[in-house]
Amino acid sequence: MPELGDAEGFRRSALRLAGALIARLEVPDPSVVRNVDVATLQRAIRGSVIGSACRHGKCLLIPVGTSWMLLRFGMTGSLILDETGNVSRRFERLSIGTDRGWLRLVDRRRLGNVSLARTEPECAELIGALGPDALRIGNPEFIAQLRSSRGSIKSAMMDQQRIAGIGNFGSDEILWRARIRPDAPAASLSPAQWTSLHRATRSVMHLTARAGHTPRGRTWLTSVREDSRALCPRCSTCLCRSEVNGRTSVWCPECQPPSSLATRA
DNA sequence: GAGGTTGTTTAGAA
DNA sequence: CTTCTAAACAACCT
Repeated sequence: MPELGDAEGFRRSALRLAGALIARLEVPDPSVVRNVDVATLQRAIRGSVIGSACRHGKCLLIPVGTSWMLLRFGMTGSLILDETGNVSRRFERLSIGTDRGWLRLVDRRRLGNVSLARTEPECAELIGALGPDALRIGNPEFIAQLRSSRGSIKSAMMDQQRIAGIGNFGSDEILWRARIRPDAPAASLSPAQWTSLHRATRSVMHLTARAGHTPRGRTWLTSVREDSRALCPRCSTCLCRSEVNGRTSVWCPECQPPSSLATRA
């Protein structure tokens, strides 16, 4: 599930419990707790009040008392608000119980994890070298972060140290809208292509963030990418698949012409 | 049964 | 130094 839009949806779930008092922490799978042991985490957060969650890229930061919990979701993680106790507990890894309900980290493949930061520097360290958030980045910085890459534009876009929040589906969606091939060298983009790439990024990030997940509507590449014989939702040409950076890319040979043939952008 | 998967980290090669 | 590759993590789906 999780790219930026999904993480934004999880943030809104966490926001519903802002101000709630943490009564208990249940950790059915202790291996998801990354940098401290479960007892330490329990000691740090029990009796604390949940603050307003922030998101940076695909990463969720929940203030708890004077500390922060940092959640990463991997490929299959999600954060579920459970106010009624009726939510499925399958693949539940960690649950925060409050006076107003539960926040449950559910993660089938267990590639997600949770860390605890007790100080601001510790927090900064955990977020690490993440680049600016893809939803908020402005045009000059967007270009500056990507243009210096010597590899393909898609690799650069998915590099969380350059820009945080864009994943495999998101980058394909953006490149398709901007009419740029995923394997185009970042250094080869024209000024017009940079403009349309940033515009497409903003639009895709805004729409996914608003939805809280990647939309699957008729005008989205995401809606058809899993079908190996899918046609381009825009021009009905048979979509191409290739590997960029070890991940499957889906693109339209008609809408996304080779850079030498790019007329405008 | 085989192959694929919205992420990240690591080691090693180019 | 930068970039790319493969593997590992794990468990499901087609």
